[in-house]
Amino acid sequence: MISDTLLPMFAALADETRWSILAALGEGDASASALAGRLPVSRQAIAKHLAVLQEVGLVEPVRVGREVRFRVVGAELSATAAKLDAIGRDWDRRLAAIKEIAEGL
Amino acid sequence: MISDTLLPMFAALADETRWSILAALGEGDASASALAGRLPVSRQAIAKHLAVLQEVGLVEPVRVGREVRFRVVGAELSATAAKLDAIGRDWDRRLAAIKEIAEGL
DNA sequence: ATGATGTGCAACTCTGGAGTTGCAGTCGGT
DNA sequence: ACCGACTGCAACTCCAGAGTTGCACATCAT
Repeated sequence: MISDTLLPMFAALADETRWSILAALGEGDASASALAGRLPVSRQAIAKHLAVLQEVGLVEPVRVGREVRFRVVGAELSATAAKLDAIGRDWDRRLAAIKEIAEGL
Repeated sequence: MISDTLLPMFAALADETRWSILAALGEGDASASALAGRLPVSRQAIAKHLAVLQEVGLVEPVRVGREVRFRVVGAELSATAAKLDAIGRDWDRRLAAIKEIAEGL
């Protein structure tokens, strides 16, 4: 029964356009309109992506006057990484245990 | 420009049924038919999911007589975790650097 | 040899989500 | 006050993928 924060996180990360947005934001905060200038998609599409990213905590809105700039946040990504690593190690640990039994240790 | 192995990996992980399969396999190797007995989906659906999981290296087929059992593999998951953590730390490092400049250090 | 079980392939339906356009509202600058 | 730029909401199209059914093939046991 997988943590229910993981699934939306992976869904958010399973889109190339969103990675483009994250990459762009990685070089500096930007608004949806600014991003629409750099990427080959409409502003509204980007706004939707930003909403998805914000929902899972990968991005954070910062009001600057009348525009809304977004900033990437690494915390959730690192937290997700920790969970993934734990699961992966868990699987391999089971395999190692079985292997030891099979080898008569 | 995100690594092109990450996107398929996240796509694979962004499905609840596949996590159910992975969880089931986490308790022991099993064939598609065996999994179809435990999960509320057809064998063919499970076979497709297993193909996706195998494609990204999360699962490994093992022929046992006429049946094909699948085994979970943690290596790719841990490798993905490492990449995610690196990216997350990179983002936060940039933020920390900006903050230091803003504080005049 | 034959029936039963397990696998593989193909065609089909259907829903979610990515992207679009259009319009209304809001705020800053001159 | 007015104009331009930025945001937000809604309705629409379109396609990838999750799931199904049906059938053909392979393999083990009796």
